[in-house]
Amino acid sequence: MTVTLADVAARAQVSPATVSRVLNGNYPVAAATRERVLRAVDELEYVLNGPASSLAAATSDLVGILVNDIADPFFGIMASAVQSEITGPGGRAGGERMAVVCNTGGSPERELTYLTLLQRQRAAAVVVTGGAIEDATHAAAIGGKLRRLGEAGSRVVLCGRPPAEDAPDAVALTFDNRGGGRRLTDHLLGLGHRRIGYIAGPTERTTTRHRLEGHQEALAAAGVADDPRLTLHGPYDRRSGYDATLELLRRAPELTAVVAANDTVALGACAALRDRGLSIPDDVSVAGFDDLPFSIDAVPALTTVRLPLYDAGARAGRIAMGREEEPPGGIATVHGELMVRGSTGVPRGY
Amino acid sequence: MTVTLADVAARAQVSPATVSRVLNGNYPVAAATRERVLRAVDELEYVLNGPASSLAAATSDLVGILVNDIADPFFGIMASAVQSEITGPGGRAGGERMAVVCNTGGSPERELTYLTLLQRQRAAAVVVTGGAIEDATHAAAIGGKLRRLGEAGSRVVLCGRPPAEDAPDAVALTFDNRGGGRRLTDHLLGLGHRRIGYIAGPTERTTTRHRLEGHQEALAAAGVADDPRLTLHGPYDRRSGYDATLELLRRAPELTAVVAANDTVALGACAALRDRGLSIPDDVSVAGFDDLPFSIDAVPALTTVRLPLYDAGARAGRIAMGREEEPPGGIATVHGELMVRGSTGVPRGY
DNA sequence: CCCTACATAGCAAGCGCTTTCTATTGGGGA
DNA sequence: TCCCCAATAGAAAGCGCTTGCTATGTAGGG
Repeated sequence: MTVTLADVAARAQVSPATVSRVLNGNYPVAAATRERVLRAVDELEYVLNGPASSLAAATSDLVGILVNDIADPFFGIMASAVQSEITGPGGRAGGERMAVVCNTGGSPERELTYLTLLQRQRAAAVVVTGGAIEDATHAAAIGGKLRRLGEAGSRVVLCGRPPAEDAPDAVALTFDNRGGGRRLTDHLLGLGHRRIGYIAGPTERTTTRHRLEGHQEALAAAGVADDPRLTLHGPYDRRSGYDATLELLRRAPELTAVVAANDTVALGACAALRDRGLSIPDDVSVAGFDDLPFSIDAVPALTTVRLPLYDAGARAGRIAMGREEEPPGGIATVHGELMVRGSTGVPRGY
Repeated sequence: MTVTLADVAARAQVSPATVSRVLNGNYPVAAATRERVLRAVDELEYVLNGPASSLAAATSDLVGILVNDIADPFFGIMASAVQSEITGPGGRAGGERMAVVCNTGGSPERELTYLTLLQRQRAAAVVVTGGAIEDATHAAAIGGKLRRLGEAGSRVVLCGRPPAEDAPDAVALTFDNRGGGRRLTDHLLGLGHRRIGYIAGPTERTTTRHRLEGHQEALAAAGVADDPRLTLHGPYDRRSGYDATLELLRRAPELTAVVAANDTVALGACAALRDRGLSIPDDVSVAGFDDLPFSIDAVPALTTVRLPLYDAGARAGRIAMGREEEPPGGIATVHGELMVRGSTGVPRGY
């Protein structure tokens, strides 16, 4: 039936042990013998049985990357960066680690399921990207799972998520969402805007809350009253930005700026404004967050906060592989950079 | 040390066999016994050993999804669709299959490596998305690998890639890139354009070639000479579109339209035209391909060919799971739809 | 009241690999 | 020349789980 190590051994006239050692390359094997084994492997088209290998060696090559939405470049970029650091020379049996991306859809249940699956597979490492749900029960469940993963020997790295209370040994690369939000709104205030709409992300998410808090912080610091009717919540998608903008316009026709939870939402906002015949930024300024690749191609180009997604992901990947030292205390903050572009300007008549 | 099945069995006062059967739920176990086992599992925080389980059962829950670039929504959308069909009830040991996304970066070597890794893991299915390299050696190597995967019991589905010669049993959902390219250029020709620049994707890729052939087909059908100086190749990214457009403008300042290999490239083209002070579509029309989400937000909105990426991915996923019948002959063609929007118009002075 | 049949549970043989420990070499140094 | 050591190969004991087959008990049917 399927070719096993034993078949290769028989063909090469050596013991299974020797074949294993040739394949894993961590034990001296005479050149001639190795040669013979390799030839047999080739001739028989032998492929190692992963499960058997992992079972016997009690380790695995798997590295899991959890993302909220794989179709969103925000996560795609980070995942791609993590993966680029994971894959490559090093690792057992063939010299390749396998980075696998798991799409949770933002659901804590799915997140938990995938973490369990990775635990089952005795994953070498797990990188969890993106904001977390703030619900206490879920947070505890996920934190506990992360802790157990760590205890079982998997390296756990959070990328773009605050540290998990229940998993103290997980490394966390946190995005400074609050600071970014603060700077963005400061910029708008500096231009003279006073009536600013805010389209937040879904409630109960750390990312949403922190960005919003930064916004509110800026308003407070400038002594501008925070009208709660100017803040709307919705998913991180274009439609949410579109609908929310129309609603904001209805609630406060006098507003001069709209800040969106992220660039995708901001694009929706721009579309709504255009459809209403309003000019950006002359009538209304718009700002986003993340600086995804397409943001610079919006017309006018989007003012936003650039998050070094690729770099952060790459760093998370290196830490997960033990190739970079953990930050002190296991926590590092990644800062965003305000990118002022054409979509924000001085309010009309200012 | 780590908790094993035997520990659970001891605690629940049953045999390991019974525990296994409770966990897999495919053998009658008395309700009271099941209860007791489940309690023990909980109390001991037992987690199944995946490798051991896969080894003993000679199957695995893993489904691999290969993508060229995970940071590109083109692939992200397909991957997300595949995954949504894969995950869910059904499957062994816990009722969840694990869909993992592997990022090949478009490199045939990495593609091969991942396929081998999936073969090692005895993956239940493999979905390969996106165009293939046309190099004969690589194509044969990958085709052979796919064939062997199929022979080893993995279901193989290609999504957005032409059938592999060497893997006749792989199901292929092919995109009608040629037809789409044809319709797109037909549209431009219909508007009156005669000097049309074409920014193609990387050479040696099926997607690139087919889209380009469609373009040339349209030109030929309309009796328009195909000036080779008006076709440029480059990667599927924004920068390529930007640079190529500047080059096209240099080579043929009189051109009235630019067709890009995909939407991302088209966005780059738009940026270059804007930077040159040219108006879209009055001075130059621009068209893309794929209809990625951001295309509608370009200003003016991008004329493009919509590919039903999500639907195709979902279908591939269902076929991979054996939940949908294979298309006759194992091959189905997925057609694109021409989306005429603001970025194309009648050439100036026509 | 005995026998058959069904419903449960256990036994034990692997699944294919890794790795510890042991055996066999072939040389150099004494 | 002999002994000891380094270098290399093999034997065999698992790794933790699944599953075919067997054993036990119980409930009817005759």
